[in-house]
Amino acid sequence: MAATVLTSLSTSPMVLQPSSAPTVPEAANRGWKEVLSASYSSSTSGNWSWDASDQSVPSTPSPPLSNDSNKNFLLSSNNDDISDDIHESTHFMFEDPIPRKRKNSMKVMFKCLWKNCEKVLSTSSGIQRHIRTMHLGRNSDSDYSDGEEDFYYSEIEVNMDSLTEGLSSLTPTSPTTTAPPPVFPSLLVDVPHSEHIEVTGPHSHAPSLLSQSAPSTLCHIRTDHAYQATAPVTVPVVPELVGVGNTNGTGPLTETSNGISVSWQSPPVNFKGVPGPVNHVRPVSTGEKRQPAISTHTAVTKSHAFVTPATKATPGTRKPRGEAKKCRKVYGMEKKDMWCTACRWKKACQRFTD
DNA sequence: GCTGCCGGGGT
DNA sequence: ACCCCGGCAGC
Repeated sequence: MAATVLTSLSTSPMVLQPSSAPTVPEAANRGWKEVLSASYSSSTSGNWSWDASDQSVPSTPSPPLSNDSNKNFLLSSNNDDISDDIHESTHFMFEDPIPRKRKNSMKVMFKCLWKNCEKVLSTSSGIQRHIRTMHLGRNSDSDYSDGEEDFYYSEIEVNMDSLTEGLSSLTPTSPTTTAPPPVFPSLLVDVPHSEHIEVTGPHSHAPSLLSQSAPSTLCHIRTDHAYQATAPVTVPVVPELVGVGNTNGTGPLTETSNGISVSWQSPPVNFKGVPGPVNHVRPVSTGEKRQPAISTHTAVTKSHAFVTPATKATPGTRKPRGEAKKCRKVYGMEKKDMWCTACRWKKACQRFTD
């Protein structure tokens, strides 16, 4: 059984073998294979599982794999080194899938996901160079540090024999899949529900919360956004994503267009985010960068008609109370640390303005 | 009584 | 600037 699996693994995917494909000599492949075999034979099934808890830090797999090449894999910005980076990173990220050409006529292509760009190139370095030069307006040789460059492209698999439909070939057991072999079953399972990954779409919602930076099988979005790589998947981005134009009376749970229920009532400890009206100054979470061409917004803005207090102008000095529930009411005394600072200081609420 | 927040004080 | 709170007015 194990031998069968090993055999199928070692002969299957070429995974990410972008520009190096034509240049990697057979000897190198053989070396890979040996490494692979050794790795696989020495590993138990436990090594094959992908800890779901790591999804919160998608670009950094499990601790034992402490290697910067991991980072390079996702954030590599020096495309001249990408071959080495990927070579190295795939080595440990996928527990050494073989970067070897498949026997069948599957071919991995790289499709640019920028808006209105259908560019498809055969190498990742090529697509990165394309993105860099065409979309980012950079010279291909400019050196950017890790995590500062944006690449949005998908890795698509072209079957020369018969074009498989959609993601149907993503099943872990499918022998026709390229890229990460059933090493990450959970990832593969995740693929369908990260619907933002579209092979055919001109753009995708790549930096979605669900985006798993780890490569999926048929295609994966490769980005460098710090927030994507480090966002704890849930809260900090949520207020913005959800576009909570009105939190008054809507309750803590909001549903995105993806059908994802999110709660901005469970922010991190130091949460200073403001799920309040759009005119409020939104504190930018650390590392948050905006993706240029891909909109992550879901227009859930509800215009809230506050009654203008003009008709009710009190003769006194105080303006009449707003109708909006303030932090005190919304969160309650027990969650005082979730109040906006103004409320905490007994000032006019900044989050739920009138 | 609860709530929102002004005004003022402390650091 | 940040933080706290007494006290007042609206509800």
